Amino acid sequence: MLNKPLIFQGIDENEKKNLLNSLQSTQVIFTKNKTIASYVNNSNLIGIIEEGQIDLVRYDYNGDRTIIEHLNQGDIFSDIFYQMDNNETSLIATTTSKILFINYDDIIKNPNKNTNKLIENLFNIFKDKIIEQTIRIEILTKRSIREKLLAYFNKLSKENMSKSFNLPFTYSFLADYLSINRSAMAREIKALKDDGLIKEINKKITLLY
Amino acid sequence: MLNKPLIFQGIDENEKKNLLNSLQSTQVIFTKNKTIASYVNNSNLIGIIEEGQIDLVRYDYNGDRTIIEHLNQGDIFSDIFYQMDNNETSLIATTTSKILFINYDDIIKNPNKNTNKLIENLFNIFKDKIIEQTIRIEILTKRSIREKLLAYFNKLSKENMSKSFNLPFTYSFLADYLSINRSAMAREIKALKDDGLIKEINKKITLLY
DNA sequence: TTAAAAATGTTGCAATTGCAACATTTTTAT
DNA sequence: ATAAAAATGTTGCAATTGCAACATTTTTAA
Repeated sequence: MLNKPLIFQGIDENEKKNLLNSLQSTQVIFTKNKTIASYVNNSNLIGIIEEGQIDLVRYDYNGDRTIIEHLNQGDIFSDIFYQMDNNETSLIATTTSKILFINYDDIIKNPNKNTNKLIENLFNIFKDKIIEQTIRIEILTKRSIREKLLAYFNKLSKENMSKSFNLPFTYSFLADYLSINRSAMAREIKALKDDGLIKEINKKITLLY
Repeated sequence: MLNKPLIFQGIDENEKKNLLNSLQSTQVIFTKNKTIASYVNNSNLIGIIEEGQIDLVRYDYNGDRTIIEHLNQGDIFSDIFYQMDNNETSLIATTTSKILFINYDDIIKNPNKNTNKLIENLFNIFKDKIIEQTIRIEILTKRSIREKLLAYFNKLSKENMSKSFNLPFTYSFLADYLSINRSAMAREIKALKDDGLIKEINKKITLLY
């Protein structure tokens, strides 16, 4: 993984403790498949994933599931980012996850010398999220299943700095993340193999171009 | 339009002048259809649209055009957000646009009492961009042309606080923004009219549900 | 350990979407 | 004002994708 910005990067342990106290922060652990709700609704809290993985999932009226966002260690989520009708979407911990919640306004509206580094870090985390979302939009706007898959594989290849990488999803989730039909995706992955563009063994992909 | 955060919100004119001087800011006007390039490549600059509209456009090898982002007054863009292979994408002013460029590091890494309000505003602008991108992802992950159109119409309806609104695009651009085929989209808009879900006269849409 | 649940691979068929072509209208540039 | 360019509306046909069903494998939970 490329160097991901972290909230307490460059802040020593003492300083970190002081900040955590002054910022009304809370650490919460969510076990696998738990929904993260009460902590984030209209709270102005920002959740930072210290360990684990979180998916923002939408279930449409017809039963289609869509992974709106797949979040890893270092990523953030917050109700301040979601202004849509949230009734059909929910945040789910896909593995046991340790989340640090901090209050957005506390940091932004009361800056002081102690929070300077924290603010710089938070900016970089916001920036990182914008980059991630831009890449996601680049992928989703590809016009065919094949191009979506290849664009996503390229992203993973870069992150891993290797032509080989493991998919972080089941195929079922991957299809719902790329917003395509699972069996049509399976068909296309087979075609990519037959065409000699990728190797694929057990969710380990190798790009052959 | 809902209240969009602005970079100098709550900062008086004198203060604003001082800030602009200390921040190496530049104001540049781009006439219609001009490409914005030299100002943003590897520059660490953030462009803020004071007037006009900017599209981030990708042309795929096969000729498909995709509008990755459609940016309005108050929106920002920056090379710090785009980490992909940028060779096939470009920023184009779709109307004559007045852009204020400021240096990201200047603000973030040298905070002081004078920049507090500016930092708060910039956070809100970043936050707003994350919200916009999340909504865009929500739309792009819809599974059919009809659902993409309806999700996008809902967004416009909310922004305008009305069931009626004008499309900010030509139909040709709208199709490339939703990443769908233009004539298939035209077919579906006709179907939406026939099914009594919308009225449409001359790019003015009225939702009938 | 073992039964149940979930994920995977596959395929024929149906539905949606893309494509190309063209006529017509609207916009742009000189 | 006028010619050229761009946008729009439409349609038949082709290609892609979705859907449903099922067998098989893998994972999960008691």
